[in-house]
Amino acid sequence: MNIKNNKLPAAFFQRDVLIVARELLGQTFVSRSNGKILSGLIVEVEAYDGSIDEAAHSFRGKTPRNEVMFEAGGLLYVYFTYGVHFCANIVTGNCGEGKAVLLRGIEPINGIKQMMINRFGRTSVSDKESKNLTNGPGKICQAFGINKEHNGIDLSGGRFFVLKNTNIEKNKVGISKRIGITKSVDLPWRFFIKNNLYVSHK
DNA sequence: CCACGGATTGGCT
DNA sequence: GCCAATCCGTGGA
Repeated sequence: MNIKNNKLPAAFFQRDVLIVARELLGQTFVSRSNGKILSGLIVEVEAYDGSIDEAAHSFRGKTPRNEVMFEAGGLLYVYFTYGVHFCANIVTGNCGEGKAVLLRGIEPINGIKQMMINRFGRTSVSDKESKNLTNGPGKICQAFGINKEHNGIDLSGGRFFVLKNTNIEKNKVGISKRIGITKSVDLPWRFFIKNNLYVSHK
């Protein structure tokens, strides 16, 4: 893993949210804390676009909660939901747009033992628990230790970042409606790697 | 000021 | 498959 040469720059994220969402599939999401690396392949994402999408937090304009979504692309937007879980997004596009990509599924690569501790409090887990490490937005945040302190953090820094890894072939990419929303439900803005074990909903 | 409900998860039926 | 958990941002009164 060559962090210096392969880190995706802000320019990658400062493009159309649907393009960024699609191209994030196959790239590596990384947390580096006290020299410890947690990483995984991005296998499922959803796009949110406040200009036309009622399901986006940014649809009704800037508020204290969603202001990070309106920054220029390349930041992490983290929010708390259902009184229980955090969800992590990558902000895309230009300043003022309010567009972001939700991370929904990650295939663990490095730091799997630590992810098991973060999720289950132990390093011995069942096969079912192993698949349940990072196959959902709340699970990703728990496994990677992402919380509200990380809202607005810059992915060009050293704490969280995305490495260029694999370009997924078009015929390996699935597209569907998004999960768990009640507005703008028909937009086909969910992208995932077909048949990957860490996609949240089959 | 207050009531509502949510970009979820896990446990139980 | 159904539903409780549990916080808090947001919008309407």
